[in-house]
Amino acid sequence: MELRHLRYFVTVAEELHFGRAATRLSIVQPSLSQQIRQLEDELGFPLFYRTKRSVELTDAGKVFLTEAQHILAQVREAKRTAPRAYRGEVGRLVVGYISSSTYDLLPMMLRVYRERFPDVEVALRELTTQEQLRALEREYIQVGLLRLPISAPMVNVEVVRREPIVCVLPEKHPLAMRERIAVSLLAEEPFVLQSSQRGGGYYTQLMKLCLASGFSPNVIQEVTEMHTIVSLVAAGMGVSLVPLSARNIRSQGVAYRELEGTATLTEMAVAWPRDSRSAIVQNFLAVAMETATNLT
Amino acid sequence: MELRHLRYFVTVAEELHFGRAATRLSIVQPSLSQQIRQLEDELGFPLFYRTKRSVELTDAGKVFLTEAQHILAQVREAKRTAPRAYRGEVGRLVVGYISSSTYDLLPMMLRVYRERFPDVEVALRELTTQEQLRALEREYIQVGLLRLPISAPMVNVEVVRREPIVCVLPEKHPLAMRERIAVSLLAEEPFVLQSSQRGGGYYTQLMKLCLASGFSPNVIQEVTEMHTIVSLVAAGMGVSLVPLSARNIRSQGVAYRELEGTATLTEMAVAWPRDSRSAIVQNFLAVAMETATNLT
DNA sequence: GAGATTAATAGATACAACCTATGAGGGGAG
DNA sequence: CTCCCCTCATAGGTTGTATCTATTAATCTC
Repeated sequence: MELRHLRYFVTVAEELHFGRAATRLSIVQPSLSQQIRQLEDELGFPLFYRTKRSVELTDAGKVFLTEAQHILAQVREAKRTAPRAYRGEVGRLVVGYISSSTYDLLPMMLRVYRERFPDVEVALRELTTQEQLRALEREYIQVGLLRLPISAPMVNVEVVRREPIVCVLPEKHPLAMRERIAVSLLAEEPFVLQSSQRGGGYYTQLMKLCLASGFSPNVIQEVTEMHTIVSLVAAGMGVSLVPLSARNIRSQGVAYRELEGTATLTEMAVAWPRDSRSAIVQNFLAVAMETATNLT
Repeated sequence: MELRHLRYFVTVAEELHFGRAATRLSIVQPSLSQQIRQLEDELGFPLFYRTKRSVELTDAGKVFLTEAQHILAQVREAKRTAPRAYRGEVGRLVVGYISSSTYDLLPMMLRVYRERFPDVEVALRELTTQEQLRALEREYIQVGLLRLPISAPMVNVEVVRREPIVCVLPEKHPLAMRERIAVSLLAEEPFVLQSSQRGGGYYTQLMKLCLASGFSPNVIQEVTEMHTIVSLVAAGMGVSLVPLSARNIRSQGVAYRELEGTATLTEMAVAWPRDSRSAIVQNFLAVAMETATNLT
């Protein structure tokens, strides 16, 4: 059985006339008769009652007609949606993201993306930067929103936000009186930091920053979420170094202060597999870049 | 595009290997490559990323794969259900029936039929005998349960119940004391009958019965439903002549009495279009006959 | 670098879809 | 009743194309 048989059958069923149906199909009547006969032979029962002058659907023919129409409709549908999939307009996109992107970056990107590509099913996975790199490699996610620096040769990145690292400390803390804080002043302070196992390059970056000022931070608590850091700082447990955008976390009793000297920057980036030829990913990246430029 | 293309595509997508896929399809690899290429040309975009050593689905290919699998599944489904339709096991059956068949005949038939043919959608239409004849002709219904006699050359009938006509009268009525009643005794009684417009042969049959006893019934009320007749008789409005099975209508204050002399019989029958080649109808008729014989 | 593996290309072949010509049955007009 | 037209089926030839065989090109492995 081929689609040709179904197309022919449906046309004959609509016309109830082999001659007219053949004309509509741009073939001659005997060819049509032959093909219908072939279909009936394969199915094992007649689809039409034929007299020498008229054609009528059998009961089984009526049932098969609705089936055939369904199938042909689905073929048309497939032919229509497949090119849209090729253009990245339909399909599924799994996005990995770090929690600190949820304050503005991720929502902004998603809002535009979903508006522009409403037929792409977007799935979200909250993952650390390191986890995202593994996930990209294993194709658990197709694109990631993470914090640089990373080292992963099979992953391309594009920076979408560049921001200074600032000090967050309790409002009542003596150092909070200063407008800018030298890193070296934090040498004796208790630190609340993101877990070294989870964070990757960012954790290392902070370590280097402290070591450059001659000390290794006294980490008294490791946590997994940025807003937990801020909460603990608000509770007076210690101080921390966080990206400027953490200021979006409005918490009573904390102060954010710039660091003295040349600002140390931290970068958030979109990442995707280097060999990705996915139009869906390309479309998302385009939206991400656009969002990034609109931000600055 | 033909189903062949879809079958080939799905196989390649499953194997991700042209050679193995070709083997599974019992063709040679170049033929397969050519057909896939043809499909891609028609769709306007590649379904696979090919290197010289490996094959991988594109994003659009993945979308098209699920579509193709759907289509092929539906084809299999059609091939499976169509023969069942041919055997009358799936489809739709519209049954016409007179209200007096609802007491036992219709439910008994339907119970067996639905049990035996659960995938046939049964629709019911309550219609008078005359309406059923028109409906059969116009194919509004495929089979009817009606009361004989009828005159309709294009309709076949088979009797499913034969029962005597009895007199129904108020319990307190003087004639109710008799065990059997001569029709002639009813000459002066007020009659409650089914509407002459609605009833066909049955109405005529009653007229003949009365005329044979030398009178024309004094019809004081025409109604449409058998149980309304019984209710009105119970209320003392008059008497009537009804099929014996009307006794199933349990109503306070009425008595049923046989008629004197040779019992006049009334017949209920299944009716179907003479030229019906519908397996569904044939199956229903078989069940109806079976039910009929079990009744006697 | 040689051999094995895999997909594409080229050309030949065979099958089947399609064509033309014709037949058979049936209905309607005269 | 006869004739003609309409409709679908059959027969046989033609053409298109799916398939085959043979080969090439590229890549991986040993």
